[in-house]
Amino acid sequence: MLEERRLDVLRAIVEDFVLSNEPVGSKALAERHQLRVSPATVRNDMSALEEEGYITQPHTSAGRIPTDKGYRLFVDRLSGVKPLSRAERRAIQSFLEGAVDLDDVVRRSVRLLAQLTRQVAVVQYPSLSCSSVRHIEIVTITPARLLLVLITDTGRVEQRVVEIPAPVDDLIVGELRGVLNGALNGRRLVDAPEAVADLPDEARPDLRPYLNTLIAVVMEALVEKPEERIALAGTANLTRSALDFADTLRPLLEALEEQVVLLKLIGEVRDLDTVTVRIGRENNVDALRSTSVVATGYGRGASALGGLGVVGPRRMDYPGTMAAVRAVAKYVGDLLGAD
Amino acid sequence: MLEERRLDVLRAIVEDFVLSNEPVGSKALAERHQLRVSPATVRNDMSALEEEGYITQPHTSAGRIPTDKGYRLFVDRLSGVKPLSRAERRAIQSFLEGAVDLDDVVRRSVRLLAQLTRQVAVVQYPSLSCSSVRHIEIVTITPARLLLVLITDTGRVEQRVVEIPAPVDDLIVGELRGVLNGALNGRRLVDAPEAVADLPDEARPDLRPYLNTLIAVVMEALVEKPEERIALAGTANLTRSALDFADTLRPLLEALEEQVVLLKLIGEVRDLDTVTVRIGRENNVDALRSTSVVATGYGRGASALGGLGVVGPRRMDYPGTMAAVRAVAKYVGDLLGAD
DNA sequence: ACTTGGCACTCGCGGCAACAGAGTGCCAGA
DNA sequence: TCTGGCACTCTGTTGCCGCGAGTGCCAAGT
Repeated sequence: MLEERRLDVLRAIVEDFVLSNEPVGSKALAERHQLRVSPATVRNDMSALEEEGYITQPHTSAGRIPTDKGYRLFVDRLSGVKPLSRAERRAIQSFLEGAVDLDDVVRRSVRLLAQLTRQVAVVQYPSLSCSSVRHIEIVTITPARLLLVLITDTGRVEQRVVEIPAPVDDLIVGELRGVLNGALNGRRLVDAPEAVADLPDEARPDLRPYLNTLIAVVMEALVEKPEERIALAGTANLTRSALDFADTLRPLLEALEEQVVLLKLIGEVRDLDTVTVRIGRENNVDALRSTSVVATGYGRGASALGGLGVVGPRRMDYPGTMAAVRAVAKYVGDLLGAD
Repeated sequence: MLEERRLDVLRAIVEDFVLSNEPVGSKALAERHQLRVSPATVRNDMSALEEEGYITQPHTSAGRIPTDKGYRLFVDRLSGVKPLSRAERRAIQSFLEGAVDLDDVVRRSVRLLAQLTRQVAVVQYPSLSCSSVRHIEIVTITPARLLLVLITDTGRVEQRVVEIPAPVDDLIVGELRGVLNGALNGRRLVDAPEAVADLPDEARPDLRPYLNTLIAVVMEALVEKPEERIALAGTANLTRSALDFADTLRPLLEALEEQVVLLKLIGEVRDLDTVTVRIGRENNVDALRSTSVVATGYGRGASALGGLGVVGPRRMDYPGTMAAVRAVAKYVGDLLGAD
């Protein structure tokens, strides 16, 4: 009973603070929520909560605000699930269904997520390493330069210009195309190295030098350093929550433009079926130490194709944001998994 | 002689204000620049300049700052060209040379431009309507669904999933591929409609329904509504110039995320060989009325492939920014034109 | 006809004191 | 264990003052 009410008080503090962005005092708390006790009692509970590190006061004699630890407890134990409205679900579906290709899916998703959560949204393109080869195309640009185009089952297209050792005619190109497709079509990219390992040895001698060159390019581009990509939207929402200008906003914007940082961040939390919340200092990135990240993985089956999520102030509607992230991930996963 | 000095004063005001971001007064002006006259004389000139609308004072008894009209005169008549250093040119070249494909070129360019100018950079992908078809590929996903991939000479890849009326085998697909490539390879996209107009009639009867479907998709995707794309970088630089938070920064960020707005903007100023400057209210976009846009087109030959530029505060180093924009446009044009 | 030095005037801004309001901690009583 | 009361501590606001920068104007000089 006693512990119970303290948690109620914490929940009330978080909810009030998220709405008002102002330190919340005992009097307002006792009035606005049905705690059925007097402000003085609430003060005692707040005192205890502060002792335990769940809340803090920015200045002596101001109200209390939640600490990272307080938000953490709130997210873990105090916040219920907040299902999206039917209208929201329909909006998601209809918005994403109009997408014509992978780029379009990703860009629509990220804008959608930014709009739903009113935060900065991040969507990772499907990882190459989780994809399979759908088709490889070789196009002659000049006799000595080929364009290699690789299409994955998630709809991603990678292309590279290849300088080849000696000129080729279309017949050779056709054979090369056949050999590569035969070996790689339907294979997962991670399995590509062994799939092509013996190709040059088995192939006709006159094809070998070309094959070696092409295989080297494929390996380099798709396996050794598979370029991961990120889409971003909703940075304007950062101006909504009154973060201070130079100290917080600038490094945050810089970090968000640094794809490496975002990829690392997303990579750590792209579990399927679990929406991960990182609050404040739980993020190992300095620029994000005053923000929270809500993210999850998307995809079908066992492993995640990619991750998506939002970045926003710690003072955030966690239940709503988590619901939106989960819902968008589900739709994106279905869309890209089925395609 | 008289007019001459007034212009000198205006130039000095612009240059000082760009550096200091503080209204500049007569005394500081007379001292810091070699005007060879007393502050009182400068005051008279400033009075006249204000009368004519080139400068204004934010409050009675503060220094003067340039108006849009003042910046305009400065850009048109008072600023010399400011060539980039050899080191800068080399940096541009080496940074862009590492690009592996079109996406990479664009993303590197936009980051480079943001870094050079310390402003928000915008780069438009090469317009589809200015490109030619390099190759069309058709891949079977299922017997009833094909993937159509179109590659342009600028390296852009467009793909669409096509539901076809009746299942096809690989032989048919090969023929379709041959017919489409025969008709379109090397053609400019704007010429595509007439190039394919008679295809169904000339083709073997059994191919016609497929051809009709495929051509419809090509037309829809590439000619009727060629999707234009934009890359953006350096938004963190907006926090550098002390724009006020809610009134200016938010609508600006929102406008920058709205591709339509940017495309319209870039579309108006993508002349080759001319760097266009739009100052403050010269931009017809509300959110940009307190910023300046410096932009130009890139490409080889007669018409521009696309546009690029930067958005920044009116208080901007115009000569330096214009030089950087021109230089990057030149390199990008060469890169994409030659590829 | 321009230019120059002098002078009075106008504001914006930083510092300082006073004040009101919100919130807390603590204590005694129910 | 809860509650009401009370003293205390801050913060943010307001009003006031003086400083300094900058202007505009005028009369004198070249």
